[in-house]
Amino acid sequence: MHEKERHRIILSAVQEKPVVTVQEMVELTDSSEATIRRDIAALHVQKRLRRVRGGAEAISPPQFIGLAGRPFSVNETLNAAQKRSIAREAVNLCTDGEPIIINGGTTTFQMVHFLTGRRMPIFTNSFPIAEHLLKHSKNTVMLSGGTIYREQNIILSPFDNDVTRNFYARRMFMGAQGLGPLGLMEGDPLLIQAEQKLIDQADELVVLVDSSKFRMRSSLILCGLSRIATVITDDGIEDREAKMLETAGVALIVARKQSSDKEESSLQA
Amino acid sequence: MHEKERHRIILSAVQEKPVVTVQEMVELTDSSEATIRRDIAALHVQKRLRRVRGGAEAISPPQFIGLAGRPFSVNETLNAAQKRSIAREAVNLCTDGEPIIINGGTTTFQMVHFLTGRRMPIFTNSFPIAEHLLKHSKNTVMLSGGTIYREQNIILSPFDNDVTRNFYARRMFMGAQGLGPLGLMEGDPLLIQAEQKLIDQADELVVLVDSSKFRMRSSLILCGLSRIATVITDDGIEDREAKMLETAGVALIVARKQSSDKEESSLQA
DNA sequence: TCAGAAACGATCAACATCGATCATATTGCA
DNA sequence: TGCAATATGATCGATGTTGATCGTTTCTGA
Repeated sequence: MHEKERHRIILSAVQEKPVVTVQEMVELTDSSEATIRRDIAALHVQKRLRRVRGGAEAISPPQFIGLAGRPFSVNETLNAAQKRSIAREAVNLCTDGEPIIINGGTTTFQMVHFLTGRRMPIFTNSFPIAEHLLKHSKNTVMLSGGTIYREQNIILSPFDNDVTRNFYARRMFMGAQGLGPLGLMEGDPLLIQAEQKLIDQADELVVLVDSSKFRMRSSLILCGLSRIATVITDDGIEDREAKMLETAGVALIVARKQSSDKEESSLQA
Repeated sequence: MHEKERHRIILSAVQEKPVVTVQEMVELTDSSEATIRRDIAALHVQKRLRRVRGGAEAISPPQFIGLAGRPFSVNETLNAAQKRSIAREAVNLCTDGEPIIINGGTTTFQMVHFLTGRRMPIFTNSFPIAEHLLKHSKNTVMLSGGTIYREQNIILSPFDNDVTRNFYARRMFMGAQGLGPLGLMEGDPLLIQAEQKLIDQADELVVLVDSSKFRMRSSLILCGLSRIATVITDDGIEDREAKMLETAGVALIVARKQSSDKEESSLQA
């Protein structure tokens, strides 16, 4: 077996499990301990894995996966105050007892803080949102079934015939990566898929985007502006952008930045 | 067992409940007290947990009372040692890469600790199991969709056409409230419903019950003995009960109770 | 307050892992 | 083919890890 091939096998093994022993790699590659040790040493200096006594481990997760996936939690703190005021306006649209759908995302996640005192049927495809509502509220929580994607922090099923089809709500809340004349844009194909599953289960689509999203563009278009009932954003929105929404018949809510937002201690997702 | 793997298991256990004793960790990892103490000391200086007399606790402040609702958590500590040994045997049946189904329950929940180092597709209807696996393992986690029932800590949909129907596994693991000549018994109609949804998605049914369950009776019968492939229990099982399983063609695995030496020596008092 | 029990830390022998070295096998190239 | 360069596998002493023991400290209940 060639050196490169062993390296490939070793790296693959290390990705699969948190820690792989020298013995396991010997069995996998059918080579000797000495060779495996040399390989580990080489890959270690290349920083392709971390060497530990008895074997090797993946370099990527220095610790365990945080309470939320990494891409989620880094995004989490970004513009948290703005996102929070936007989320507050979103929850203000809701009436107790009226079912809603919340699509996963960092902005929509902020809604959970204002939902703690509510009692509503809430359907979501976001594991962190479900977790938080379950622990800190008395709302009825409903979850879509499927595989949990760690990076996006959503639950998605490749099948159409899941429980999602049986839930109806007046409003669905969602974020987006961009919002332009062509409509709602998303960057991740997986997210598009998840959103398309939910989008038809509600009458009104409420989009939560901070004003920077009006200048963001992305390759994947989820739906046109006409499909959107309401947009909630912050006061950074420009007149031109507000006009665009108005002509498309989209209601606009501008959340004023509240200084009292700091009182909510920054909870982890 | 390797150091990293022990650390994973220890940290996994510490997350599950506020404080974990050295003895419990010895049982979980099958290593000596001395080793566990060294591990705790190491993890303590790494600030990955806090060391306390008698064991260790999570570093993060009491967080919140676990999502494990009250009925869950009180049951949780009951016969924890037995449940853990049973759960260990259950995980020992599994092969990496082979998909499994885990039905919700306090006994099956114990499996998560032994699954931390694994890499398998795992389907479950239990929110706590999904949550723990998501945070402390690299397994692919799949969740059934529906309403989250707080008391039973399971996710259940009133509809038949959910993602569950599309998942297949060689083995399904489940607990029960009772196990008698008539078959598997459960107390809660909701649990029966959840279990019936899953039971046909796997070839082999593996039942995890501590030996006291052989003397429990309940009003609701889930399935007959013939449907069960394997029963895992502790050494409190009586010959008569073992015979019953044998004649029904059910494989029996008796998990050895660990630290039994001590208990025997305390019996002579 | 005291005695017994449990938990702890230190120590040491047994064991596993590691790194260095050298002999052998494989590869690349003329 | 022959030779040099490199990769591989085996050996062995060095080092790290584990589990048992024992004396000390801390906790608990009478």
